[in-house]
Amino acid sequence: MDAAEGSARKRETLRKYEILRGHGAIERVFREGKKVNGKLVSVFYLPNPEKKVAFVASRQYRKAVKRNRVKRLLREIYRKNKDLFPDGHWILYGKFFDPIPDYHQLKQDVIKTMEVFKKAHQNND
RNA sequence: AAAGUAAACCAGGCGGUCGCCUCGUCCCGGCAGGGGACGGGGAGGAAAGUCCGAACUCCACAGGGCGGGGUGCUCCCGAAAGGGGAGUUCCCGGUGACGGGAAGGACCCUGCAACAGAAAAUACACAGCCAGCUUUCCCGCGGGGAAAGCGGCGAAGGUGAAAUGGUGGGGUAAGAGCCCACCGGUCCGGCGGCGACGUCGGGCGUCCGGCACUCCCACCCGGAGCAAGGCCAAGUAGGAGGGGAAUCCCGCAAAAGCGGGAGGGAAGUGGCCCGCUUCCCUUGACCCUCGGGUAGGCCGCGUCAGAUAAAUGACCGCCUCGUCCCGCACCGGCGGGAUCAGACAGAAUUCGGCUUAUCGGUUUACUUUGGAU
RNA sequence: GUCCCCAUCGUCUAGUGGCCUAGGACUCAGGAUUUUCGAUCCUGCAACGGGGGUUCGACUCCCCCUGGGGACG
Repeated sequence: MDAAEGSARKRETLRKYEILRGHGAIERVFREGKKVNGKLVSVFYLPNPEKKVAFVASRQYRKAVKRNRVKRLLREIYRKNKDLFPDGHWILYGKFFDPIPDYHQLKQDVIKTMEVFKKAHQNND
């Protein structure tokens, strides 16, 4: 099921330098990036030669534990499905949902959202 | 056994696959915040709220006075704390184990007491009771009765949160600690206790109420806070507006100027004053506000977490712990099935506390009720 | 992260221990006026964020929660 399964066993790592960081860089993706809404997540994309990603959880999760949970799930999904994402700056935004969705629900939604994104992207080109 | 009270402790475990942060050693390297191997470490009892206290950093030192704030029964522990432990007196809740609260003072000064009530702090007036004396009136005439005044009386006047102590008795014209007993209060002494205080005996009829962010007393507190503070890189502007003095004297010198003193001004000591420090007084010093730029890195963050959109995770399987259901026994219990770790919750300078949130479990001590012996 | 503020009818607010059964303005509802609407007048509905404590008595004072908002290098 996972995207990496078929290809030659590439290691599914996600190192510190693959994380998008800095207030300015993230603000720019939010402001200038393309946005696609899913049911549980929103995806922001800004073209860039390097490939970096940030994970954000809605502030409507009032407790830090719940925001961490959502971000960890998103990180895991990204790590196992890096091939879905072309180069550029990405933000995966976990929308508020009660109760917190589990891993499989979130993964389905991310994959679906990326399909929508790819279609729109091709049409725009 | 059931229900409960208090204290202490725990906060699932094992395995598999894929991953994250950090430290040490070694290896590869195009030298980069790189890659790899092995080994060590990697969330909590509350990490939370930010309610106290400290370490640490900056304000030159943290000095004096006024103001302001905090705390307030006793003893011990503690660096300190609105902290902890053990106790004292009183109040409230509970059948009980126990739990929750309150407690510095009244000499003076500052203030408060709505409504009700005669009166809310000051000694009476008001209302009222009364043997006696004076005057007036009435009469069945006995000095009987009534009214006013003089005088005696003090808490008995439906209030109120609170009224100069309460209950009972004696006493009197009427009454009242006026007298007596008990209780309360206060003073003295003995005994117990380090002490708050307790207890026993005796004296005193009981002298001037209560409350406090604001009165008084004792003790404590300089201010800010790791976005403190220090370093590096990058980068714009050398901007606009405002505050504020723009003095004397002495010495050296030909003069420019230099030095010293007085005075004044600005800023800091984040409440004010003094004191102290720095600077300025013919140069554009110092300070404030606005505008513009950068929103990056390192240290702080060593002593076994140390990030910066922020690591300690994700998925799967099994096991017990629980929870629910069914059947048999119905006192403990036994068997089967289902569900499947399920509470509160995630370090950001670090400690000591407090408070708040919390599925449950274990141990010890104790309480109430029921059963058996 | 650290340090601070605020919470009263649907909205904006007054209230600094008792006169509060919480006042005012706008809104809303009903009535009067008007041929009708508007304007005007009259009447009415409607609130102290939650829980404890101090006090004879808390919107007010003190704690603890809850929900908003602000400042910083």
